Amino acid sequence: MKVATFNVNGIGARLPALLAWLAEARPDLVALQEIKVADARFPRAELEAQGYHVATHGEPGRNGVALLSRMPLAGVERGLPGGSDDRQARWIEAQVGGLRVVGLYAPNGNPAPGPRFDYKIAWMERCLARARALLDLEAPVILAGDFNVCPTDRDVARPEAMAEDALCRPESRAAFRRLLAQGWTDALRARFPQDEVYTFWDYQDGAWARNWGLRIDHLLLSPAAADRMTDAGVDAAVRGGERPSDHVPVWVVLEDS
DNA sequence: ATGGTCGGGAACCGA
Repeated sequence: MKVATFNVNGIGARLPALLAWLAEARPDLVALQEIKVADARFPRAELEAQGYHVATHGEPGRNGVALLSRMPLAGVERGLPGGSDDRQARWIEAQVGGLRVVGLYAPNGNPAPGPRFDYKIAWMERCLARARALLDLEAPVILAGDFNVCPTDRDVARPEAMAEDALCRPESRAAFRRLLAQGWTDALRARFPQDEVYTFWDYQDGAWARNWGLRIDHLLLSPAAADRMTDAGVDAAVRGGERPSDHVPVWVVLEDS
């Protein structure tokens, strides 16, 4: 099965581009981030018409995540545990056959330092706790989303310009490294150990034309899921399309168990 | 050059 993550940066503006990509890429399961609408405004019918089951966890105007799946979505859970007063819609989980999938949108954290950065780091701690519990299932699990972390300088076109950015700060990278140290496989980096691979190019400063990119959208596989990985990639051409998101889809293929 | 680009949703915040 083909599993993808795509930060659409507003489902309202992105529906045509999303539908075109779905028709071309034919993913079986997709985690969407930054849908930026309440559940009632999500274009559920248009996606169901393309053969997808839909589960949303929306928020008016910002954030918001969703899952699309050709197979039924069971056991849907909304919200990252451990934040009783956290109303930001950044986490959704579901069971798809034998696979547990998490769709996540980690906080950006800028400006750093400051309260937004503190929230980012605290959120990553909660993410680490939930990820540990999911790994302990010893089952196929995939964490799919916009982690808002560039893991290393190899994942940044202009590391010197980004050194103080929340996406590249040592604290952010340390949290991501601890996640990997739990036993998750970074699917895209495993497939392309040395290459320059980006998943985001800012709308400003002609970043796409200059290839000033970042790798911040990740697919993390539990050991049982990593054993089934046969391919992974980035659909970078989507960034050059009509009315593009500033992110592009990232995907992995898992062979059937 | 104290700018520049987007989306959501109706002024400005977040990215």
